[in-house]
Amino acid sequence: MPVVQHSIHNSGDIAPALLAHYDAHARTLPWRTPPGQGFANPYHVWLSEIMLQQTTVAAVGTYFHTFTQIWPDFAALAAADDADVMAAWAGLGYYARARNLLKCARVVVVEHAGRLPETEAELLKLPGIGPYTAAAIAAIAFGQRAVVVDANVERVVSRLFAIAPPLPQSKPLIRDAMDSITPKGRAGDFAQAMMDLGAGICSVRAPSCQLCPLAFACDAKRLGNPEIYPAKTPKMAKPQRTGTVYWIQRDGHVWLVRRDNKGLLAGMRALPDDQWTARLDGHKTPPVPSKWQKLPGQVSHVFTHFSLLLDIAVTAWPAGADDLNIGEWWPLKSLDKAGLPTLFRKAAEAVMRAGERV
DNA sequence: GACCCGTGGTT
DNA sequence: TAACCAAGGGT
Repeated sequence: MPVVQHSIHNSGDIAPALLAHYDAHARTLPWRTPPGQGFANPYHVWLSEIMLQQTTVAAVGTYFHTFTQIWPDFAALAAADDADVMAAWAGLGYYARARNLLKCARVVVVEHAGRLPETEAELLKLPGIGPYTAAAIAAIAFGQRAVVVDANVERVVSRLFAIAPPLPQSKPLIRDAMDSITPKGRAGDFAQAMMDLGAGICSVRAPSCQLCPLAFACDAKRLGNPEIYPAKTPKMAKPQRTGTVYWIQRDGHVWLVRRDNKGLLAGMRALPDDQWTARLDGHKTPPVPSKWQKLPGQVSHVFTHFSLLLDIAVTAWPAGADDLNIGEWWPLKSLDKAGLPTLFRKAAEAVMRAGERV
């Protein structure tokens, strides 16, 4: 028995109505097979699901294309250089996903003969695959019945059943309700149909109930206030931090370092900094003594849990002088290939703009 | 369970 | 514009 009692209409009516709508209106996406044409390539399903974690379809598009061109299968990706993969991921965010992507590909090749396991429980053991992704891959790539719950499903289901408690408290209720409406057959299409519905019709602020194939069964619509679901517990305000990055230039090259493998922007190529963090401002001490010049203005950047105002200090390193400690001279002409996270790319652009005015 | 982890689009 | 949000996972 579902925990949530649905009123008036039978929960069994929901899946057929949604699947019929999906057959006619499914989005065409690079990693998706049209409804009724078999299952999609598991490598494509897995890669897209990792990229889509907390990331919009539009942002993923070009990255998915690039990755499948360079690394067309698990074997190719498992054999890739870590630095190449991290650089290819640069700009997409949540860089732990890229490290886990590589780990996962190598586990699949070494321990599973280059093929993904097909059960939710086995998938869940792999790096970077959590409850959502395990269920999504099992259903979409392998046709298994799995209860797939992402942010779209949370919104659609909380409205269908008018689930009042706020997230994340309501997660178990929502999962049980999703379980109660997930069909035995076509669980993958059903999951994707729910996500399409959430991404389009059942939108966050102004749901288009007139177009919704589930309006007949929706408690929130019946109550007249679908937009209030799901309620959420308020989030803490982001702290504002300040920090500095240091631009050391010599003979058409800039000095880049590699960040620690833990914490913010872990493992990514970067400009040297004054050790600002989410909790503390930078100490404004340059990495090496030199004649530093501060660029006018600041670069602003917003991370998940704090905002940063960044100063940029510039110096020219004498030709012929000793190299710096740990890092590499990177040619300015190919700076776009360095795989810099967006924050450092913004800083580099600010330096270039300042240089044009000189 | 709380906290950490990016980025770009939308309103 | 500031706030909210997205096919969440790891620790």
